[in-house]
Amino acid sequence: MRILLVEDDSRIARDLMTALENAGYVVEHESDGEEAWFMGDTENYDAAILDLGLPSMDGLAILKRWRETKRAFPVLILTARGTWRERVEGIDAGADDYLPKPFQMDELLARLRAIIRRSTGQSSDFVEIGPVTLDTKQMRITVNGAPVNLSPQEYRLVSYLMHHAGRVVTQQELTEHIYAQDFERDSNVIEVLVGRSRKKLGVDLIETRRGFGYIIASPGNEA
Amino acid sequence: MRILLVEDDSRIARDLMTALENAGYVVEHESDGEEAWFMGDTENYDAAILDLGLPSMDGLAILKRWRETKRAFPVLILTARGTWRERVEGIDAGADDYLPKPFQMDELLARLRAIIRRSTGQSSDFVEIGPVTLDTKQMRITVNGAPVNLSPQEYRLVSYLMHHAGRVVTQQELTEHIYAQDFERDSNVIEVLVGRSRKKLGVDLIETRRGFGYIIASPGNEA
DNA sequence: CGTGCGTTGTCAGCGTTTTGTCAGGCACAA
DNA sequence: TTGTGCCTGACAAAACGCTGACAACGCACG
Repeated sequence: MRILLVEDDSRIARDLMTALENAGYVVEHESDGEEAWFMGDTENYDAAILDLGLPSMDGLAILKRWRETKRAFPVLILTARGTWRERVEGIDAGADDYLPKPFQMDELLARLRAIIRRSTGQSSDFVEIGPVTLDTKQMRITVNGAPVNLSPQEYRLVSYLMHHAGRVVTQQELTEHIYAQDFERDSNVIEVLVGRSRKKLGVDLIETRRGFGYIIASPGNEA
Repeated sequence: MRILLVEDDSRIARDLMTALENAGYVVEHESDGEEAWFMGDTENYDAAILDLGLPSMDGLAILKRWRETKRAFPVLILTARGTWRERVEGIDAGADDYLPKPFQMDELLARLRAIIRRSTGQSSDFVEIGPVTLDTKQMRITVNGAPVNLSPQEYRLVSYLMHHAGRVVTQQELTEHIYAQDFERDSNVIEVLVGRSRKKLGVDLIETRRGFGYIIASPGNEA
């Protein structure tokens, strides 16, 4: 899970990053508002933690602009000024939850889990691509109806690619989503994983885009 | 099965907890409304029993906020003021059933069973999977008609898995539903429990998905 | 008031699977 | 041809889940 943390107080930010990383998230930190907006607008996160009262751009403004451009990841708002007014404004601007400072780290983690669950909870149970079916309930992949015995990492990899079929996915992106803490960059785990998955699947599903990453053709777009 | 009990009258709460625990449920009790909402929002329960007329936050408000945030566990409303109006309001707010005080404990247990049954998609008090039958009323499991002598914890485990047949259930999820909130995470109790249950059942019912959890194949999905 | 039995969680040991690394080789593009 | 990126097989370490033994505990029964 990849989280965008927008917080200008460097002490709080450091503590939060530590706690979040310990909890298994991949965290990216931004202290500048304009920069934060750009990151949220262009990158893919599973959630954002947003401090109100930033320099250069107001937190609420960032949130509004994200929502205007249809960025849908859940946002948890954080602020020292825990007034009723702000709470309403935050929710109106499209926040998913609200946490006044000071807060307990456990509560933050719990609320973060809650908003992520809500946002991903209603995904469909199956993804079908050609003869390959991903059953998220059974956590199983079948080819022509026959179950394939993938290891956890292989399953995560194929699952991620299938969920993002029709789009090139970089090795870096895969690494970020498959591994919790940041992982040694110069390693060929992904290549190995792809190889093993391909062999087990026995079908041409994962295509290599030399120099860019991997792609699974989406059902409509043969590519 | 893990139940959230929201009740401020400590005498009633105590009696209820005793009865519920005797009936095999894991019960967590909250008397404060705000706190109760938070627990229901962040933890996973199989059902909640909710007293209306609490201090600090109205029971109906709690329920509404749960439903707004997509929390779907069944809720049984409990109130002394058994008016027609309140009943309607409760149902509108997303309650699954309604029980006026004073009530018979047996009736409460029956209604609780009913709403849990409905929520897990079962239509009777029995869950049958192959030769194994779960009788939720008698709290018994039979294999080919012969009763199996499971301990309380083993029963909870198998029962939970059977209620969620066809889905992979993680060890963490099992822990959360079989034990109350505060339980050491780093332990292999679940593995031990699974082992003991398997031995007593003597049938291949519980399948291990290494790295993910356990699954019982649902009647339709042969796997 | 003991006593014995069933239950429960912990633990250490074991076999198996998984996983990351590495080196060598291949393929593709310049 | 050359360089870069990707693939592959082998290997060792780590992770994972299963099991039997054991001690603590509660509880019913004598």
